[in-house]
Amino acid sequence: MTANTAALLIQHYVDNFRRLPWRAAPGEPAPEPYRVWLSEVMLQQTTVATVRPRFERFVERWPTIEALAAARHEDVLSEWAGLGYYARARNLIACARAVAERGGFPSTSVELRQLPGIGAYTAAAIAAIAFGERAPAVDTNVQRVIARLHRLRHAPREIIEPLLLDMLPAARPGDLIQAMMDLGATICRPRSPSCQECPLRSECAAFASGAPAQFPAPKVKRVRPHRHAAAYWTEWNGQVWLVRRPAKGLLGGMAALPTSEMTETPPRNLNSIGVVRHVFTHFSLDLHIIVASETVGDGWWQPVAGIDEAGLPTLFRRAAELVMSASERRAA
DNA sequence: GACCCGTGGGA
DNA sequence: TTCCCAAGGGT
Repeated sequence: MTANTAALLIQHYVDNFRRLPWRAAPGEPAPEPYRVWLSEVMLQQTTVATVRPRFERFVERWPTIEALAAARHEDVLSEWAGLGYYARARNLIACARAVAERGGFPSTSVELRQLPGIGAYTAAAIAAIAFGERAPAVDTNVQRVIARLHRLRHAPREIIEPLLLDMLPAARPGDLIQAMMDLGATICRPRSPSCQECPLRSECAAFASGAPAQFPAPKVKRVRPHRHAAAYWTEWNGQVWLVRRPAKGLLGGMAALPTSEMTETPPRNLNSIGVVRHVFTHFSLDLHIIVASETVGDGWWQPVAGIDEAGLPTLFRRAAELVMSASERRAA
């Protein structure tokens, strides 16, 4: 069953090939490890539509691992601004410097796994796609597709990996993995999969069950608390005071407006000019924007006209937009 | 294993 | 509007 399933999947991949900036078509030489690595890190929990333009800008600015390794920390974080999960950017720099130091990427999943920001999935994906190793790269797409093929409600990686390994061909195993991720993204979707279009329909136990979307079982969701904080906008001579956040934690290492401590209840007696409501992974935040006359903490003056170059994460970019639209209204 | 860590888009 | 969730990794 598995050999036939793999053949059907590869055929569908070839017939419906989507060209992406980091991908080689079947038959073409494997893409450079640098591009595979960078795209895989960017794609962690992030959609292809979001990543594509950001990937292009990134490789244009830093075409090689050596160039990236030599880049300034702040420049890389600034280029990453808006992509989220900023620990990825911090680990990206550490990884680039380690790889440049050793003279290139290691070629096995075991060695790749040792590098910062490269976990089990990413190590296997790079090894399979860039180096042709039969490494079972299990992401949520692969997990879902295989869980459905085998009608598994519970599908931990220890179960999925050997099932995927059985399907991986010796030649270009990366194509099979990318084929399965494409299938998961376009046909074997989490909700309302379009089984009538699926080349694996006749091989799929979940389809045969009549309720394919029930496999695997949905993740349990947790309640998301709501919090409040204040952010301070201090403007002088056409410039605004920015700070760099602590290296770890929320928005770690990123440029930002100075902020108060977070609280569970709204701040009282605050003369805020507006509120930015923002949703993070594990809590939502009301950021109350306060125009202040004195600077807070260590930082620098950023020209307001050049605020886009500051590399603000989305929360603070929205705060800046709020202030500027408010001042435009006052001027009008 | 639990928790932390962003953001944007689709249904 | 609300909810889901996307090529996960670190601690």
